[in-house]
Amino acid sequence: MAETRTPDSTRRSERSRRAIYDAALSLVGEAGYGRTTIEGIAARAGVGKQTIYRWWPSKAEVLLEAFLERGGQAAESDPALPDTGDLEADLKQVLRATVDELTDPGFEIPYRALAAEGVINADLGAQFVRKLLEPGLQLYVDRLRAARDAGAIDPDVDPRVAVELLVGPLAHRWLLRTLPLTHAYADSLVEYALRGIAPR
Amino acid sequence: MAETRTPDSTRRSERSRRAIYDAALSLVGEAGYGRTTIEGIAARAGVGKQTIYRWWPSKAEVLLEAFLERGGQAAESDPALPDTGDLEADLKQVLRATVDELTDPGFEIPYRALAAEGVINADLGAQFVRKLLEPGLQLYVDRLRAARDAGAIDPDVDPRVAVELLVGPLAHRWLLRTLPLTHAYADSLVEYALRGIAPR
Amino acid sequence: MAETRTPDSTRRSERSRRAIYDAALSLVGEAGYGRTTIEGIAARAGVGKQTIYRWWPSKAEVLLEAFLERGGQAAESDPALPDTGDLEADLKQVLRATVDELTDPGFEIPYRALAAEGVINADLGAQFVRKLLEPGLQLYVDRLRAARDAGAIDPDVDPRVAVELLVGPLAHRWLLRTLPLTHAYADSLVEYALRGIAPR
Amino acid sequence: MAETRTPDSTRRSERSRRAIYDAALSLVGEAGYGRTTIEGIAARAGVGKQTIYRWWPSKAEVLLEAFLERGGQAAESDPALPDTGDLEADLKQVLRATVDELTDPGFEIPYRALAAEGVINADLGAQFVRKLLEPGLQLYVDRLRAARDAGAIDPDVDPRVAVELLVGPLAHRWLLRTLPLTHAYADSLVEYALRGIAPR
DNA sequence: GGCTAATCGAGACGGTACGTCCTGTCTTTGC
DNA sequence: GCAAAGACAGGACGTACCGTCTCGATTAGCC
Repeated sequence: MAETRTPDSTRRSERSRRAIYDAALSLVGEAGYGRTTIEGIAARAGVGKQTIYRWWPSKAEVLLEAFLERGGQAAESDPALPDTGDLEADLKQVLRATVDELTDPGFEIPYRALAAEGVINADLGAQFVRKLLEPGLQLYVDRLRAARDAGAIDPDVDPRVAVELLVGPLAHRWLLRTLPLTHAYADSLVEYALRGIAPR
Repeated sequence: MAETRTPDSTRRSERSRRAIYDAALSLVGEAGYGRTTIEGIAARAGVGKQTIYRWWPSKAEVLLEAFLERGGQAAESDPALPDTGDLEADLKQVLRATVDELTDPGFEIPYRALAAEGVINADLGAQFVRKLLEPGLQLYVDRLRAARDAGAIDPDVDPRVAVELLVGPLAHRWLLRTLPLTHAYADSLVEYALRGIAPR
Repeated sequence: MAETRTPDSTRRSERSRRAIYDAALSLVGEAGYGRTTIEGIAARAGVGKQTIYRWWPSKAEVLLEAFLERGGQAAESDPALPDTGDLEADLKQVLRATVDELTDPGFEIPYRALAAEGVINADLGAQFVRKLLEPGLQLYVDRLRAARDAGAIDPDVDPRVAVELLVGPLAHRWLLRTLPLTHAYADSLVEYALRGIAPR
Repeated sequence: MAETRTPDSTRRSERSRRAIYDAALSLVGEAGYGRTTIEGIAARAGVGKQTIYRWWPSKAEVLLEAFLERGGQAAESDPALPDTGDLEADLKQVLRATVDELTDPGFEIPYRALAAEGVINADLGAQFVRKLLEPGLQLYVDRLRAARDAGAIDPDVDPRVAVELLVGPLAHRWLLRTLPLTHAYADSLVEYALRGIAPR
């Protein structure tokens, strides 16, 4: 049986790890995902190619980890959606913030690169969803469950499906660029969705 | 001024064009988009590489046209959504059919490849939307407008946004593989969406 | 039996023929033999590629004919070596003229191209020798035979070999660029050669 | 400033170097210089194309080095012309040996290829002369200088020019294939040349 | 002076090779 | 034993030409 060479992570160079993340994110931002190469990342990071191949299985995973490392703080800094008691206002605020984030250049390009890779590559896609997407969606689920318990929405509605009513159309516009992604659109989605899941 | 070499399309070989479509679709299905190469397509089609580079600017556009050529008939064969008078039943039927199509292997891989490329490449994405996606969405818009005129839905609702309430969550599940894409899910979407846009 | 398609030379376009010669010679002069292409010749001559392929079997033969057409006049204009009675003076004059010709840019590049091609390709080499080289050498042979009849050189000497004593070293320096090709060198060759073949 | 990529020659693969020489020589011998390709050499040598492009600037230089590596031993094995005291006999023996070598198939094709390339390409020609031709010619020069010191030839004669009287005509016949290259011709050349440079 | 057949300019075609870029592996040298 | 460096076998890239082929549009030579 082929023994997978497992490098000793205690001796890993922290300096190189960070340099690789920086190089990967900046290169993807400058040249796009397709034109970003392992060799290019290694060169910009001042690192041997083998150091990348030793610790990551693919270009996509380097980028995913780089993104988690950089974007992770933002997600962790605000661990819950606001709960002012006004569900509609709360959701509009958060959905508008999501719109702003998705249209923020610097965030958009690598995020698109990861999403696109995940569309094709099921493995990477699963990681993308689990590590990047789900934590954010879970906040919505929690907020909606609270709203259901408070009688603000139909108790028969699956909160998870309700979340998708909100973010699905948003993601659709963003990923496929069908129509402009605006605050007004975010507001409309909240209104229609809340009517759709209101108590009968 | 740089004169763009424009080949004479009247002398184009129909035989080669079709062979390239076949080769491209079969290779993407067998090996995936990333492992499909222009060289491979040319070899399988029995065609010189230059014949591909002469007529298409990229691998993605070859695949897009191949898909349009092959998938086009299906779209044209059924130029309108059913209108039995029962909006909910009609939408459920069509959304279920969409679920079936999206989970049909053979359709799924090249369609994912195109969608992913369009997520990154705005140009290709625009073509993907215009040529492949919009014609289908327009059918929904037409059906919903008819329903609105018949008083079945709120006259203040933009039918286009209503369509996105239906297909957005569906696309989200399919693209990101968050949760299983089932007929039951399609039915739920129709129910919530119709409640969301019902006359007040 | 495969019938060789023999085009009808009575219908041949004289205009194209000349344009091809001009284009071939100028391109070889500008870019060198290796970088001169059939396609380039056709483009510069304003001629279809097939018109070249119809009348010539190879790039080398186009150039050979072009050279014959252009350089031919010079050869024909002076059909005999001078015979002032002073063999040494006559040979020195002619050999000096040959040196001048060989170092004339415009003549040199295509002539080198043809010679080099003839070194590798025996067929083309034979044509090069027969059509371009031999007519000139024959003049030397004639002059030396006259000298032998006049008792100026050893009657046992083969005039043809004597010619090679003169032009061989000259060609050697020119082809391989071992040392500078000067009038003084030409004079030395004549002196040594004449001593070598003098009557005993 | 453009930094020329200089590979580290201490890490060069000796195995690949030799395999490339073998492949280059055998392919030139089999298919001729024009039909020998870098790709073909790489394939036969079991080597990546880049390994050839990394170490040599052109096909001609690969062949030149291959020739030096293989033919070098022969040249080094016999570092001086024979000196039996009989100049004429010594020269005839060596010139006959040269005739034999030039007509040896296996030697002839790559040597012609190099010579022809050198005729067109001045750079390569200079290397060809310096590395392959001159060492051999120098042996002649040494032997003739010794003969001059011994009073066997005219002290005013430049030994270098004398050498060219011998090898120039030989090279002429070989390169241009004007007439057969025989031992008898070699003998004639020695006789005429020695008479031409004899002491007065 | 029309008819007709071959040549013409043009350029698409199936191919081959080019020289470059990158992949993922391996080896060397230094820390 | 990880790291930087980079040579290696391999393979795809996109380009340039090859020699063949198929198109109308001349254009010459015979009726």
